[in-house]
Amino acid sequence: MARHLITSAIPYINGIKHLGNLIGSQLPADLFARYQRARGHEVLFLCATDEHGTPAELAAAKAGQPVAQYCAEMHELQSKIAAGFRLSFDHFGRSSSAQNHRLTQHFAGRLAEAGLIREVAEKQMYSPTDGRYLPDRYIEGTCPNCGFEDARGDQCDNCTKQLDPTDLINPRSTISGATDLEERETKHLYLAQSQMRDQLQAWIDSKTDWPILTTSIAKKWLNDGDGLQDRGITRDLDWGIPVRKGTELWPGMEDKVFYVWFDAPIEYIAAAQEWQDAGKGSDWERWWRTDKGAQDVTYTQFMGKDNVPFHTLSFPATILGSGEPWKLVDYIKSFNYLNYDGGQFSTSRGRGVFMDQALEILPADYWRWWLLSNAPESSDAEFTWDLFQANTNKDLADVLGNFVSRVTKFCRSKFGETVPEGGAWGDQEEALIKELDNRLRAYEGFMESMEVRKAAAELRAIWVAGNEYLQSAAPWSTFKENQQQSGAQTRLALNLIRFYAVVSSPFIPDAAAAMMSAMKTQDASWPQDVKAALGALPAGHAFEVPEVTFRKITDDEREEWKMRFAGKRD
RNA sequence: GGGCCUGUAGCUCAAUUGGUUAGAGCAGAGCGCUCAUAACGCUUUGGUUGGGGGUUCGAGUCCCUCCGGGCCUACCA
Repeated sequence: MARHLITSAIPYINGIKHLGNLIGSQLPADLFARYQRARGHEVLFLCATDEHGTPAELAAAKAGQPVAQYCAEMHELQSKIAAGFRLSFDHFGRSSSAQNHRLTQHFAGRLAEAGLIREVAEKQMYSPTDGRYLPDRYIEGTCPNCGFEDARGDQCDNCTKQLDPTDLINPRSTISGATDLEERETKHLYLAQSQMRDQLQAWIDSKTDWPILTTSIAKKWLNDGDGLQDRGITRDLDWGIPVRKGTELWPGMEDKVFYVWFDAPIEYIAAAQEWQDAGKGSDWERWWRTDKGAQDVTYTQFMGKDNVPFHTLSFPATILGSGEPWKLVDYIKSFNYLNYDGGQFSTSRGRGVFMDQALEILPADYWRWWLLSNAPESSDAEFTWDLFQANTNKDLADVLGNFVSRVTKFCRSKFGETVPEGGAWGDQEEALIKELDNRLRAYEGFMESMEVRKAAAELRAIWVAGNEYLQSAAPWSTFKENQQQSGAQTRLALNLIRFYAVVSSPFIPDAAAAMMSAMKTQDASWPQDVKAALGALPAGHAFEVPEVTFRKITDDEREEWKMRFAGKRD
């Protein structure tokens, strides 16, 4: 039995995520976790909310709440929505946890001892009115290059010139509009990633089987310009993990906190501690310390392409730099973006479908199936309502749902609600078994290598094979002259429903559970031997005709949703 | 500006790393079936692989160039 540690990029606390965020990391991670569990492997699947930083503080202020309370409430909300999508996290943690505080401070201490932290004095814009230092993007002013009046502190949106906030003419705070900004000198800690460049380069170069999206982004950062740059890991904020050198105060850094890019990935480790402390498991180090049992763990990370630099460089630098035997990631599966109907999903403009809204209009399985079978693996992908309706109606309602329906209803009308007896398998049945065996092995291969779209296509072909079999065997015809044979065919078809439930469960867990329940079986064992698996429900076994497994999406609904999600949320 | 990814049938995607006649699903057309959610099955139409040039016995695949789409470029995560 193999052991799989699986993490999904941790979503930012600031609001409800859209479908693009979901398919970018959490959903494919869940698919992989469910598959590995179904194969009987030991899995620890972790995720969390990323709670620190300026956006969280501002969102809390806007909501009129203390930031800690805001984060606690948003965490609960995100947790609830994740459960609605059946994301099977073993633990959904928080980067603000006490465990992460200790661990982040511990790593900083170790890195300092290793000589990988240096102090840098730099100038930052401070807003007395807001009572805070302002990140570049929260400062606007007139572009010195083109005269555009709403240029941001990091870049002018009009002429695209890279800017420094101090370049702006008449700079102002985008939070309060205050113009009394002043430049202050402040000291920050930098992680000396540049010292680890060769080590990181060698590590990345050894990962020849990673998605090209992952390695190309990493290599660009390693080799661009002067090579890998050191990164600031502290900020002048209130909300965050206080800077400490291990458990000791850090002279000169008393009022500062670590920056989210430093503490967020460490939460992957802390989440395992939280998992144990919550009473869900034990011996968390067995998953994370190669000196304490994690040497045989396979660690896989899932993320959108925007997160690749931190997972390929910054976090590995943190782990390697600590000099301690922490588990390094074995495989990074990254995704492109999902667009919405010709443009991008937009949180600020309410364009596109958000996770809470999606669950209001349809069950999770519809979204899971469509998103996964159209995952943006090789390039950005696009969500349109026409495609969504056409694909889900065809795949889920017609091919799979109707199969369940036609088989169970036929059996009920001819043999009653028990698996019929008699008859024997012939050539058609052998051919079906052979095809299913071939396709199942291909499906397993795609799932192992996380080729999500190909896995979905293979699964669909497995469903189609059932319909082809029914058409050629035609138990409704054989019933007229040979009821024994019709019984054998129907018995096989009923067993296909259980078979489909088992192999489909990573994609559509609720429908799979409903199919298992209808077949009144608990036997969810993975079909090692297809022939044996299709005999799991013996003659005489009772079942019931289920409710419609997947109803169709109507044209009226499609048009209504098109309008509703075009922009301006609520 | 620099870099990366991408362009294949009306739509969404494949193509074993240069090897026969470029394949699937959807949509369209025809036929069949009648167990089923007007569902299912079979057959079938459809491509100058964005344009042009080159290397090669052979190019969707490699090189050059032009055109289109997207992303990154380090303080939004």
